This record gives sequence, structure tokens and C-alpha cells, in this order.
Amino acid sequence: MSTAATTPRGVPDASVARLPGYLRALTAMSQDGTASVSSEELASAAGVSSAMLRKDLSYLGSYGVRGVGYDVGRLASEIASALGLTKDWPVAIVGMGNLGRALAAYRGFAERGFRVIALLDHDDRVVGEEVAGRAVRPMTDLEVLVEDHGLAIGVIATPPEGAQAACDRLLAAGVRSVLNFAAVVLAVPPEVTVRNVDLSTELQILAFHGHRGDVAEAVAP
Amino acid sequence: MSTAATTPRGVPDASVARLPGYLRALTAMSQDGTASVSSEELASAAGVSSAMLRKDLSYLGSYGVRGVGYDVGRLASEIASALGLTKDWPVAIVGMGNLGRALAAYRGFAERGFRVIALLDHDDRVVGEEVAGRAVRPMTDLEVLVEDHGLAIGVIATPPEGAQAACDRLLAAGVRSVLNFAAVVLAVPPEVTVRNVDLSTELQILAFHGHRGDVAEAVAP
DNA sequence: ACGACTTTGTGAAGGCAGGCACAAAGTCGC
DNA sequence: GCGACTTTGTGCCTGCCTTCACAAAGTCGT
Ligand SMILES: NC(=O)c1ccc[n+]([C@@H]2O[C@H](COP(=O)([O-])OP(=O)(O)OC[C@H]3O[C@@H](n4cnc5c(N)ncnc54)[C@H](O)[C@@H]3O)[C@@H](O)[C@H]2O)c1
Ligand SMILES: NC(=O)c1ccc[n+]([C@@H]2O[C@H](COP(=O)([O-])OP(=O)(O)OC[C@H]3O[C@@H](n4cnc5c(N)ncnc54)[C@H](O)[C@@H]3O)[C@@H](O)[C@H]2O)c1
Repeated sequence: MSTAATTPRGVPDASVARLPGYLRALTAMSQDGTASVSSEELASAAGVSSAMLRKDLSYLGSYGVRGVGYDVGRLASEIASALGLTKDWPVAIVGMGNLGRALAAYRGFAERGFRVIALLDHDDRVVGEEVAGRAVRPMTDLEVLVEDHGLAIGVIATPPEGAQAACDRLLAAGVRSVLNFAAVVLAVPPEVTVRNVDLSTELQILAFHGHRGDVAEAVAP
Repeated sequence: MSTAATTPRGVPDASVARLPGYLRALTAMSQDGTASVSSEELASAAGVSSAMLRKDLSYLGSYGVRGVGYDVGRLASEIASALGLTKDWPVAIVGMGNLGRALAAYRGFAERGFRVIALLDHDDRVVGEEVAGRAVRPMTDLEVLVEDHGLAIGVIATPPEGAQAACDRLLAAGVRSVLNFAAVVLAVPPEVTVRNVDLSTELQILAFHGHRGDVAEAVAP
């Protein structure tokens, strides 16, 4: 019933989607030894306007100093806290095909506080294989994994046909956040959050813009 | 100066981003032998509301029949045409690491009219290697490739440090559409379209929602 | 041939997000 | 210690996107 402005923690989705970008820029600055940034500098590093940045940050609280800017370390820590990154998030990857293996080998996970605790596949020929120094486990291990690690995020890297089944198993085991790489619309109850990453969709959107660019140039004059 | 509604081809960005989802659902229906769909059915298959679907389609023209619905084949073809998928789009993938190899092996490209014409890397140890039945080529091949194939879309799968350099080379060769998997903000001139796919960002957004879900439940009652 | 029924296409309204511009606030130099 | 300067935080406004609701349109059964 309350608006975003009323509740201190009511951050609009559009803002949330930009916070990781700010955090990344801040982390880079921190490693460069930069201690303080203005909204102008940070905005340009994150590729947004300074007004937008300030508005986004204002949803989190007042962590800037007028006339000076933001303390890099402090702001990074506040954003991380707002995103819920103060604890490690256990992640399981389902589907050890081409994409699943690339994801398993990706070290960007750990760098941002996501701990891959399991690689899963339903195919007996793949189960037991070693991927990125870890043994692939059968789907039946899911329940135990959730119990042991409090598994929170499931990544689906199966073909489209298997994605709903994989999702159902994740949900049954208690997972409530899913990152889906398969090109299907997953049916989930409302309390579950699904984010879709679809390469084909992205390419098609690019095709549209490339296409339109040509058309616009041909029509405008 | 004209609004989206004035120009027949003025499709809002938000709509464009959903068209690929409609197209995918239609393709699946077509393969099932379904000849006709209502906006209600198609909307549910694509995971949007029927009002939204109808409005999106109305930007493309009037291809439905009142009282009946849409002809699956016809609508698919109209959407494909609006997206600019009537021709093949040549794609080059830059950066043959874990991710680049997975992308190279992905057959979803060809299925949707995107033809991978080259795999590129700047590392001499990787150049010449065979990936997905294709030899990896050096960055210096870019210009010739663009000339020969009219290369239109570049995919960047290099580490963040190399992404801007890779992007610059693509643009210099004439590419105007870029799909970027590296977690950096690429600097490009306004006529170039860049879309970013960042796994870490997605996970952090999921973390926020998982986190918030807990908080909301704890605070609400 | 006609009427009832279904489903589209779209005007109108509401809500949300982005951008502008400025007052408030705090710093730094002198 | 004080004033000038810098930069934040935010109220307001504009435009876009989404949802609602219904008249128009065309079909199918009789
Ligand atoms: N490869 C890519 O670069 C790429 C890019 C974008 C999107 N995708 C999408 O990612 C998904 C995976 O692609 P891929 O190329 O890795 O496929 P793949 O066929 O190489 O691998 C799929 C793996 O998932 C496993 N699997 C299938 N059904 C399962 C189930 N129900 N439960 C558990 N495991 C199951 C299979 O055993 C197999 O090991 C696809 O949906 C694809 O569209 C892939
Ligand atoms: N591996 C994953 O699953 C994954 C997931 C999400 C995002 N990413 C991102 O994708 C990118 C690639 O990841 P990866 O794991 O494949 O990295 P990687 O280190 O395995 O491979 C990078 C490849 O790019 C090449 N390269 C580097 N600089 C280049 C340049 N300027 N021009 C041409 N080629 C260049 C290198 O020679 C190497 O072969 C990274 O930015 C990473 O953050 C990877």
C-alpha cells in the first residue's frame, strides 16, 4: 500500500537493475585507490546521467557529502548491503552442456559473492564427469544440497525442452530465485523470481535496430 | 519529430524487446501444426497480458481477424519482417575463451537467421585452433570479413580489459551492432547500438529480490 | 440472409520513470 | 571564523508505457 518513497527500502525495479553497475564502477575505483567520487564521475563510469544516479542512490539513503561527493568504500558497501550481498549466495547450475560448462568455469561468480556449490545434470553419461574441477552431480542431489547449503539461486542451462522440468525440481527443493538461459517462458508461482537471459532475443533486437537504422537513413532525407 | 504512432514503422523500444518472444511462441505453434491463435493464447504463451500483446502487434499493422485471431504463419512472417529478419545477419564472435567457445557451438544462432561467419581472437596461441569445426582467425581479418560478408553484428566475449579494444576494432571495420558479454560500459558513437548481457548483474538482481522477499515477509505482518 | 457471438484494435486514463533545476548543506580557503 | 563555492538530495514536470474497457468488425450457425 505504501509507495516507494514512503518505505525506506522501497527501491524501484528500474533502480535496482542499475545498482550492480554502480557497484562494479565503485569496485574498480576502489582498486585504483580512488577514495571519493562525485555523482558526475560515477554516473559517467556507469553510463547513466548524474541526475539519475543521485535519484537511485537517494532510495538507499543519504550517503553522500554535499560539496564533496561519495566515499567510494562506504557507498560500495551500502549498495552491496541494499542488494543483499552481505552474505554469500549459494548457486547451483543445472545442465552441463556447452553453456553450463562455460558458466561453471567462470570465475566472475566468486568475485561477486556467488558461490557455485553444485553442477547438476540429469544425464547419467554426464553425471560423475569432472567439470571445472568439480564432479557433476545427479538431479536427485538437489534436496540434500538445499538442506546443507541453503541453496538460494538456481541457474538453468538446459535445452528449452528440459527447462521447465529443471525449474520444477529446483522449486520443489526450495529454490526461489532462478536465472534461466533457455528460450522458454517458465511457469512459476508468484513468490519465485525468474530472470531470463536469451541470446537470440538480444540478437533480434540488435537486428531490428540495425535494420531500422538503414531505413531511417533512407527515409529521413 | 513525429511520434511513434505517426510513422507506420515507429515501434516503441519496449515493444521491440517483446517481439522476439512472440515470434518464438509462434514458431513453436507453427511446428505443432496450429494455424490460428487468439491474442489471449499467444499472450499467455509469451508470458505477457493480452492487452499488451494486441497493442504491440498494432504497431506493426492490422494482421488479425476479429472474432477469429491471428494466422500463425502470417503473423510470424510479419514480426520477422518488422525485426529485419528477412535476410541473414552475419555475426562475428570476438574472444574464444570459455564463453566464446560455448557461443560458437550454439546452434540457436542459425535457427533464427544469424550466421556466424567468423570466430576471432587476438591471442596467437588461440588463432588457428579449431573451434566448433571452424578455424579461429586473427583480429586483422576483420576488415576483409566485413567487406566480404557485410558483417553486421559483433559479439564481444573477451575479458572486461579487452572489451573496449575489441569493440573499437569492430567499429573501425564498420560494425554498428554489438552484443557485449563483458562487464564494462563500452564507449561508442550514437549511431552504434550496444546491448549488454551481464551474468553478474542478473545474479545481483536476483539476490536483491531473494533478500527483499525475506525482508518483506518479516516486516509486512 | 441474418443475428448472435467472438475477438480485435484503439481511445482514454493511470502510473512510473527520467530529466531539470534549485534550495539545502557542508567544505575549504583565507 | 566566515564567506564563497561545490555538490548533493529532491520536488516538479514531462513523456512513455501499461492497463482498462468498449465499439467496430468479421465469422459462423441456422
Ligand atoms: N551454448 C550457448 O552458447 C548458448 C547461448 C545462449 C543460450 N543457450 C541456451 O542455453 C541452453 C543450454 O545450451 P547448451 O548449448 O549448453 O545445450 P547442450 O545441449 O549442450 O546441453 C544441455 C545439457 O542439459 C542437460 N539437461 C537436459 N535436460 C535436463 C533436465 N531436465 N535436467 C537436467 N539437465 C538436463 C543435458 O544432459 C545436457 O548436458 C539452451 O536452452 C540454449 O538455448 C545456449
Ligand atoms: N565464462 C562465462 O560463463 C561467462 C559468463 C558471463 C560473462 N562472462 C564474460 O565473458 C567474457 C569472457 O569470459 P571467458 O570466461 O570466456 O574469458 P576467457 O578468459 O576464458 O577468454 C577470453 C578470450 O578473449 C581473448 N581476448 C582477450 N582480449 C582480446 C581482445 N582485445 N581482442 C580479441 N580477443 C581478446 C583472449 O585471448 C581469450 O581467448 C568476460 O568478460 C566474462 O566476464 C563469461
